[in-house]
Amino acid sequence: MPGQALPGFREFYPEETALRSHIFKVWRDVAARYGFDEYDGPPLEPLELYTAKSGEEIVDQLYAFHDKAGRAVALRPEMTPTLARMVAARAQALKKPIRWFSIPQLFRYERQQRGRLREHFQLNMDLIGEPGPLADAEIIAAAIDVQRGLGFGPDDVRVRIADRRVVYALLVHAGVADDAMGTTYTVLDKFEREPRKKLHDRLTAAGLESAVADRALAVGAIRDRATLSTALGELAAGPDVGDDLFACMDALDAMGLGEFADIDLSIVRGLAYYTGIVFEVFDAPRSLRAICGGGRYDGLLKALGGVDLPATGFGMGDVVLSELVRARATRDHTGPRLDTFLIAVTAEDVAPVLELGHVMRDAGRSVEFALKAQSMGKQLKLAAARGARRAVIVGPDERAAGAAIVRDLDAGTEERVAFERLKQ
RNA sequence: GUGGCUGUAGCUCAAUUGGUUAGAGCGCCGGACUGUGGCUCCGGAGGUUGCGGGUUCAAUUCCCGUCAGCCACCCCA
Repeated sequence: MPGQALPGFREFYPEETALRSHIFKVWRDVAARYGFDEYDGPPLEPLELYTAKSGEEIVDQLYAFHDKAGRAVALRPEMTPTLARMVAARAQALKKPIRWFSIPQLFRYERQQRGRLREHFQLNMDLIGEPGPLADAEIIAAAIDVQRGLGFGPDDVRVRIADRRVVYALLVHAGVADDAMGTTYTVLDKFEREPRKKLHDRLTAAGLESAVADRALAVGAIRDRATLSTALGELAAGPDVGDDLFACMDALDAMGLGEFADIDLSIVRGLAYYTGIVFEVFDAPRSLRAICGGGRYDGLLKALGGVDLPATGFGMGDVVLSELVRARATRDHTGPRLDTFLIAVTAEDVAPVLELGHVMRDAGRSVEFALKAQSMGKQLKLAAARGARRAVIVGPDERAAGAAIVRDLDAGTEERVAFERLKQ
C-alpha cells in the first residue's frame, strides 16, 4: 500500500466527485441568478495577510511555512482578506454594490472531526457597498436558495438570524459591562449546547451579577418578533435599533422565503468583526455542524487595509452540505449516462466499431466499447454495468446489411438502424 | 494543542474463558455463456487483524507506545 492521504484531506472517487460537482453547479446557478460574478485568488498568500488582523496566534491554525525564497506564506484559511485586497485595488472603478462570489479551497491546520476537515471548498458570496438591510436579505436569500436548489425545504434546514447591534443594545440594557461583552457573546454562542445553569455559571465567573446573568441569558433566549419587540421597547435609546433586523425579516417574507428563517438572538458568531445582521444555516434537527455562516462586516475591509465600504456575505462549506445531501438522498447526483456501448461480434468487426465509435464521439455522443475480444454476453454485461442507454451491435450480418442492431438496454427492445443514420 | 472511545478483506461485520490454517455477505475477477445484459450456479483473488513493542507454550483477544478515525474541549473558515 502506498500509504494514505494526509489527515483531514480528502480523495474524491468518481461518486464523490459527482456529488461535489453537483453542489458546485447549484452554487454557481444560484450565484448567477442573484447576479453575482465569480472571482478567484491565489491559494497561497503572504502570512501577514492573515496575521495582520487576527494576530500571531492564528499561525498555529494555519498551514504556514517559508517558501524557498524565505517568504512567510500560508495556504489560505479564508477568502475575505484576499477579497478585500482585490476590491481595494479597483475600488474606484467597481460599480457598487459589488456582487462577487468565489468557490475557493480553504485550509486550516486543526484536528479534524466529522464535518470539519483540514481542507474544504467554500462558497463565498459577498455584497459590498450597500449598508441597508435589503443587502443582508439578499445574501440570506441566496444562502436559502442554495438549500432549495439542493432539494431541502423549511423542514430540512433552518436559518437563524440575529443582529449584533440588537444583541449589544439589549445586553447593555441588561447590565452587562463592556469589558464582559466578549465573554457574554461566547456564552450566548453556546446557548443550545450547554445547560442553562452552566451558562449562568460561566457568566457569573466572568464577573456578572447573578441577576445580570439571568437577564443576559433571557436576551439569548429570544426567538420571535413579539418578544424582541417587547424587549426593544424597554430600551432608553428606543426600539429603532431593531429596524434593520425586522426589515430584513420582512424582505425574506416578501420573497417567500420567510418559512426558512427564525430570529435567534443566541446567534452572535464568534468573530469580532461582525457589525450588524448575522446568520447561520443549520440542518433542522441540528445534528450536524453549521452549513453556513455569515453576516455584515462593515469596517472590516478598511481594517484589512482596503477601502471603507460596508459589506455583508457568507461562507458555505461543502463538507456538511455533502453529508446532508448524501443522507437525505434528495437527488440523484450521478454524472450523465453513457450514451452508447458498441459491441463487436467478431475480430473483423472491431475496426468498423472503432470507426463508427469515433464518428459518434465527434458528433458529441459518449461512447465506449470493449478493449479486448470478448463474448457478446460479456460485452452486454459490461454495457449494462457502465450504465449505457443502448448497445449497438456490429457483426458480420450487420455489416453485410449496412445496418447495426440497436438494443435499448432499459427496455430490452431492438431495432435495425443503418450505419449512416447512426453516424449522424 | 488537551481528554475519552474505537481500529479485523474495497464495504458491512464474525471469530468460544487467550488456542493451532482469521471466516461470511456484498463488491471485484474468471467460468457455466463463441450472436444477446440484469437472474442463478461454480470457482478465484484479496488480510503483516492500523503499526511497533511487551506478557505468554500460544495474542485479533491482555498490557504499553504510536498512528488514524470518532466524540468533547479549543476554534469556529
